[in-house]
Amino acid sequence: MTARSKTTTTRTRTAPRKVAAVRTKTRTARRAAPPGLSHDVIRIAALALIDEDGLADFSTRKLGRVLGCEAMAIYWYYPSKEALLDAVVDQLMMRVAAVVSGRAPIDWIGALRDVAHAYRGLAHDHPKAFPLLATRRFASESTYAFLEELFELARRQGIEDRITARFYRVVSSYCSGFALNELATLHGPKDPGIAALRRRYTRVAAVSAWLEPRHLDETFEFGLELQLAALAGAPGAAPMEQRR
Amino acid sequence: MTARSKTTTTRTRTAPRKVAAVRTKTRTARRAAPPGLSHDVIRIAALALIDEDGLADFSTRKLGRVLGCEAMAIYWYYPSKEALLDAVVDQLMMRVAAVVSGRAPIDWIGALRDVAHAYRGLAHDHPKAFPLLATRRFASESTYAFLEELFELARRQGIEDRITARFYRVVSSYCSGFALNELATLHGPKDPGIAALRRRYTRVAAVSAWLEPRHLDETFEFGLELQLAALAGAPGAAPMEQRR
DNA sequence: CCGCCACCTTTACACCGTAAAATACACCCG
DNA sequence: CGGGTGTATTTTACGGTGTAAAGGTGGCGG
Repeated sequence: MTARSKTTTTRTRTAPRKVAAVRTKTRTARRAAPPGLSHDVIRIAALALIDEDGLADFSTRKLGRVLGCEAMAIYWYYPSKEALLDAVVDQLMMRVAAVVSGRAPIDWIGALRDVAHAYRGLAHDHPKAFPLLATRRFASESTYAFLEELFELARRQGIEDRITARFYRVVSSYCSGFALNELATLHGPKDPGIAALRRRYTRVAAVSAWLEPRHLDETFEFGLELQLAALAGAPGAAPMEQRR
Repeated sequence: MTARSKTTTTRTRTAPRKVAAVRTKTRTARRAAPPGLSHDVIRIAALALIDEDGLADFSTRKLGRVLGCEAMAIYWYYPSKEALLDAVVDQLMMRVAAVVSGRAPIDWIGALRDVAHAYRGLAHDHPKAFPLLATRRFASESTYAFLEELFELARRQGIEDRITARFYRVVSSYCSGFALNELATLHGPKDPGIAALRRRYTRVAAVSAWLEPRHLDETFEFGLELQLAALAGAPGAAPMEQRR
């Protein structure tokens, strides 16, 4: 059960993965070089594979192939594919968590804004993997640690828990939904029949012109700032001074 | 290619599906009664099956079983499982579309509010199927017709296309994300380790208390009204009078 | 009566997640 | 040095999946 505990083996990642056919010249060179797996190596490769092939085509067997091992080897580290995907989610959230760690305990609104941007950034950098985030529950150690930090920041500013909860939920929902919409229109199937539809439904076409990629940023900012402004003006948030 | 056209067979749905072993007493009663499939019957059964078993366990073979036919029979009506799921999405959206059809051409804000509520209602009535909506692009005939009606309503009120697009995107993103969050926390896996996490991360626990199911409605309304209020006050929306 | 055609079944294939068992290797203890 | 122990990985196997391809079957218009 070493793998499931926190201990990582001393010699991790032997560099040139995937060769697997070479033989070590150490004594008793019977088998091909062992894959040298670990939690980290596996979930990073998993994310990379999802980024490349897409979620639907991701399989443990393919992952094993790029890892230079059999599919079942993965199961020694993760009990199931589901669990592995949870770990991938964690991996993604690390980037979001980084924006609040070590931040000065002022300006919770600014922190929330940065988190929102980082979250949407994930959708852009990992469009194929992002839907994982939207469906899964954040119930891991690291995401809890991240939230703890974020909420602690709010408390230090004197924001009531009720207000914190409310705005966190509203803002995170908005970001999640917006990014998902974005991905669906940008990376969805390039349906040629859509042009015909647009021709018959003129109002949809006219309004959709304002949802083109080049307006997405401004639309996102608009909605986000709308919510953050409400937070700034909410009773129970920030002592008294609030920029005008 | 009759099935792919608009014509539906005259005698649809013979009632007691799934028996399939009975024989008609009509002349030449060689084979068991034919399944009597149709686009409608299939996609309604598909939705019901997803509601019951969940998305991950939904398969064409199981669907065939409840339909009293072989899995491949479905492929005569829908070219792929993907296409069938798109049809299921359409089926779900019909309920949302219903709230704007035949509505008086005043009060676009009210219409948007009702659409938002109907959308969230879907998540509650079809929690297992709802994630389909969030990921897929709305590019079908019927959803376009729905949007056309919604946007036409806005135009009749003199709201600029830019404003319409902006608020539609913001509100729909919010609803989508909120509902997804809701489902993840409500119907997600009942992890027992979560209690331990909560004990160690006290701020998360305190704030999460305000995200309990009984506060969800009020939180949703808060965020929604926040956005609708901004719409009411936006330049380019509504002629001049706006309540107070 | 025949042949077409809508509808459905049969068969087949490649692939999937993963339980269970076998196997290989590093290491410690005698 | 020899064997046991435990960690890491492969092998084998099973039941399931989406769907291509081909084969039936029955009603209907000629």
